[in-house]
Amino acid sequence: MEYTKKQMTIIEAAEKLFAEKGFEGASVRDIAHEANTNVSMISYYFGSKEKLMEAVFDRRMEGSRAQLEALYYDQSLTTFQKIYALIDAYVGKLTSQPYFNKIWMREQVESQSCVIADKIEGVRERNFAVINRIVKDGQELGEFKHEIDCSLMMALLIGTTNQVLNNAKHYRRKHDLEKMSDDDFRTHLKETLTSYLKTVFKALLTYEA
Amino acid sequence: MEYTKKQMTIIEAAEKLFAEKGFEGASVRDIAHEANTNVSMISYYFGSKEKLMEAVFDRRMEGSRAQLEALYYDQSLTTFQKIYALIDAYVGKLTSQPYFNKIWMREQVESQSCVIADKIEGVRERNFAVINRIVKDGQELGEFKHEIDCSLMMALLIGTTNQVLNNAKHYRRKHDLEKMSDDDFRTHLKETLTSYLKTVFKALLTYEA
DNA sequence: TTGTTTTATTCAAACGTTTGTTTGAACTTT
DNA sequence: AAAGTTCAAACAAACGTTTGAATAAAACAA
Repeated sequence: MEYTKKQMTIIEAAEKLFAEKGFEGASVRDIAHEANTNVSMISYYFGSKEKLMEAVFDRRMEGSRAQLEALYYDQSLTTFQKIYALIDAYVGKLTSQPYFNKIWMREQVESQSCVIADKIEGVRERNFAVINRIVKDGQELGEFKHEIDCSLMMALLIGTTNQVLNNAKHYRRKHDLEKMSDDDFRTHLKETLTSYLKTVFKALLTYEA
Repeated sequence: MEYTKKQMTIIEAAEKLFAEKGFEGASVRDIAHEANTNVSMISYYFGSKEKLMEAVFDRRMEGSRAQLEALYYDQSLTTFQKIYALIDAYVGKLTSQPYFNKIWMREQVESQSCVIADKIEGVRERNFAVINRIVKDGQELGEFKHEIDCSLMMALLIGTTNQVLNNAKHYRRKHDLEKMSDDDFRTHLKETLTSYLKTVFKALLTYEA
């Protein structure tokens, strides 16, 4: 374990407040209070507020690379199943990390910190590479059509998912799901969105306009 | 004209800096400097930094409601053409207002200000209402299929467009368009995205899974 | 037109808070 | 005894906003 319990408490408090108020909006005093600790502990353990943000990012990003690689090399899955598994993985990850998802959205708009921007760029690059290889495989096997823009397809996957999750309230109201419990609604939204995206992707990968 | 030249200069400087640094990240001194004026003019003309942000929003939102209504009532368009026109309008608006688009993205994640959150909610509500009516019309005419989720379709439109525009650099690199001029690239991206979304929407509206 | 009064704008300076970070002594754990 | 941790207090810098005097513009009476 890289971080102690105390450090993880601070990281989680920071994640929550960065998500709710933004990097500039959340003060180190807010974060320390949320983590039930002293202000100076942030500098003591992480060096600075910005380094703390980097720790928040690193914590959520480790492992996702290996997971993606494993998916690509999984022999038991067809190319179509790999794409579907990719959708499941994305929606699952964004759903299970709502705070971090908000931070990511905010920072990708225009990141102040070059370090963070580079991390985001790295993840984008790796994701694209995997999608690209899966799609190419599928095309060579004759399962997918020829004209597929992986950049736009990836943007559709991430953009739609984020938009839905950030406007979950709107969706809930429009579908009269307000009596449903929060947990049930989250599960329902996740399943609906996943199957929606799979339908869209099937069309994108096979339907000749 | 509601605002004087001087006030518009401040609003535009604010729009730029709020987009680049976020609401908390951009100081009133930054904004005043960008607008070549004194710090106190912001309080003098707008009352506060937050009211200035509201002015930035109001300026970009007026007129969009009427435009959307006009589109719906346009008798010369088929329902399909209306959907396509909607896509054109969206992509066009988001492309032509890159600064405001970034602000919108940031604020919709979790707006600090209730006033801004209400403005965003209002726009979402109106957009949804128009899409919903167009889709219902198309279904009654037998042009669209029955099972269409307007919430998800709207999320796909807005989410994908924003994701593409915010990652335009990535798209440009992946498609080897870096020798193209900025203007040409913008036009190219806009056209590619528009036609991509139209294809997706055609599938969403007619393709039975 | 004239001079005068009123209103609107501009600006440097200052206001009181809050910001991220550091300090140095006290306290725990090795 | 040594190293690691905690905390209230203090640090300078930056924050949004206000002030009050100086200037410009507009309105008005002669």
